[in-house]
Amino acid sequence: MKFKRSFCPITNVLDTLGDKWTLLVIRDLVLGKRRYQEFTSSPERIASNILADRLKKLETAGLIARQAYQRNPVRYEYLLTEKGEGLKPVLEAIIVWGKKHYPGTKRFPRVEHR
Amino acid sequence: MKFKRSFCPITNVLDTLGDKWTLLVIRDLVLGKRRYQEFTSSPERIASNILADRLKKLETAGLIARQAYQRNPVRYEYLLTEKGEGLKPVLEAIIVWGKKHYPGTKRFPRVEHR
DNA sequence: CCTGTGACTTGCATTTTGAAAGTCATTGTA
DNA sequence: TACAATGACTTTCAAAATGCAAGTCACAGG
Repeated sequence: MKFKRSFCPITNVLDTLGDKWTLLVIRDLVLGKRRYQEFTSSPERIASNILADRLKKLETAGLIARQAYQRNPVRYEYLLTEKGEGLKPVLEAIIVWGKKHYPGTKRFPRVEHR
Repeated sequence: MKFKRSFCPITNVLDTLGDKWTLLVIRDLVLGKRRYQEFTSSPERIASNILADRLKKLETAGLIARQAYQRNPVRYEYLLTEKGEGLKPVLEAIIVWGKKHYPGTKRFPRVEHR
């Protein structure tokens, strides 16, 4: 294997998830969101170009899969892969620490579909 | 409470830790590193100005404390606060996921002192 | 006086981010 | 038949963050 910065697992995770937006997209997916506009309508208001970029990178990294849900015109939605689902414990640990140290923060509720 | 982006705990954690370097500084501290040059000599080669910036922000956020270890001339070292120590489970979860999905990565060993 | 050490700071070019507006195919509405 | 709306993006461009190299500052030891 050839690593970009080092063979530290944390470093390599940060190379794909280390920014202010990527994990929020994962969070939205975990909460049940699937479509472009659902992500852009989250309260953090991710910019459209940033979202497109992150979705592309997450797909390349194998954390999400893009899938058409209709034709004419074709429209896509995004789903977590098993690898992506595996991040749940990381999100959990972050939520536990975050709720403790940022009083007033609260876990977001799952979103319903259709 | 007034939150920058939203009241989501994950979001607020990302506002302080969401970049490619901050968590690596925390990692080094957890491994036992304390001094400026110890951080700059980690294999990821953090730039000196970035390190200074992150140390300042981590201190402001209450995750680390700066402490003089000698005078004439005065020299400083950094230590994790209890709040900072609380991040260990987050690092653990990241390491578990990272080792699984980036084959060849390995947890770094603790460093010795003096 | 001269060199070294440790913890930074400065200057500047490159890269990334963010806000707003635009594109494109197709469908529903007047 | 035109027109607005929908959904998933792309483009433009200014502003902020990053990265590299070099410089600073206080003192210690030779």
